[in-house]
Amino acid sequence: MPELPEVETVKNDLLPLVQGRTFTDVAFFWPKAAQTPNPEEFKRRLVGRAILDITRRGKYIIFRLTDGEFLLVHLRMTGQLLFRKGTDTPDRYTHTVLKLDEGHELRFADLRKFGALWLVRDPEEVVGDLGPEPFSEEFTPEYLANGMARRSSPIKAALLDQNFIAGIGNIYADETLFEARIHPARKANSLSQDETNRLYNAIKSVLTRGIANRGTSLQDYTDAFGREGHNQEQLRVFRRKGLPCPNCGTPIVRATQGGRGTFFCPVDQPLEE
DNA sequence: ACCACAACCTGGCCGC
DNA sequence: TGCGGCCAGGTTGTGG
Repeated sequence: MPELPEVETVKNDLLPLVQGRTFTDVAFFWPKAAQTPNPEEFKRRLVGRAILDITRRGKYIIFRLTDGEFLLVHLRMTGQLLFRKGTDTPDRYTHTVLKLDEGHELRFADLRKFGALWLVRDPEEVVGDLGPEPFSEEFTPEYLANGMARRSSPIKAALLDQNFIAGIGNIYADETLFEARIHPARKANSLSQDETNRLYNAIKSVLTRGIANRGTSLQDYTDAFGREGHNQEQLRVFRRKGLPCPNCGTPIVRATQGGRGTFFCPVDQPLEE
């Protein structure tokens, strides 16, 4: 699923529901989902701990627990973190159940089983290398310009590099580049000052819109209640091959870049440098 | 330091 | 209906 806006939505939904609640049990039906430690130790250290706070870092959800423990969750491609009552009907593809007090539970459902959980005493072990949050003070036009100037890779690869900027994935990369009118294959270090400024503004506005629309549901993404977001109705180019560009009407093109499907308008996002 | 690409998984869709 | 091939919001490791 989930890029920054989707993870932010799940985090915001969960916070008031689980803050103060205590974990009473854990069950891993797909043991590999426990990235660290192993399922046995995971259970021993998690049960009895209460949730103090939830934050988001990049595409990770971070639960701050009592006794100095932190639970981290990454949904990867198809993960869902659902807040349910134990008596609610089962959710397909649930491979981890985190039981909470008063019969509540967090269900981690994940068709492709790429998602993972960590239980650590220092979240930096997991998220320490991530680049700045797009909405942090650290993320300035200067930071973006300097980082781009040092990269010869395609601009889209730079946007997807989590150690450069945290939280942008394939959907929002394509949407950002369309909004900034920049071809995804342009070399990062070839951008003009004006293009870098457009890119900076586009990153923020595209992500802001994604959050306001509660995320993009194309296949598997849902919020913590199993509900879909609305941002898929607002997409300009992503998965819109052959459909008219909302700006000029030219059919949207699909290319492959870095093994990822990449959508853009060949007229509004020219490659000439 | 930079690609490209495979691997990790499962299911949906399209064409033959 | 069946089967093969391609596609999929991510990340990591390998090899050139």
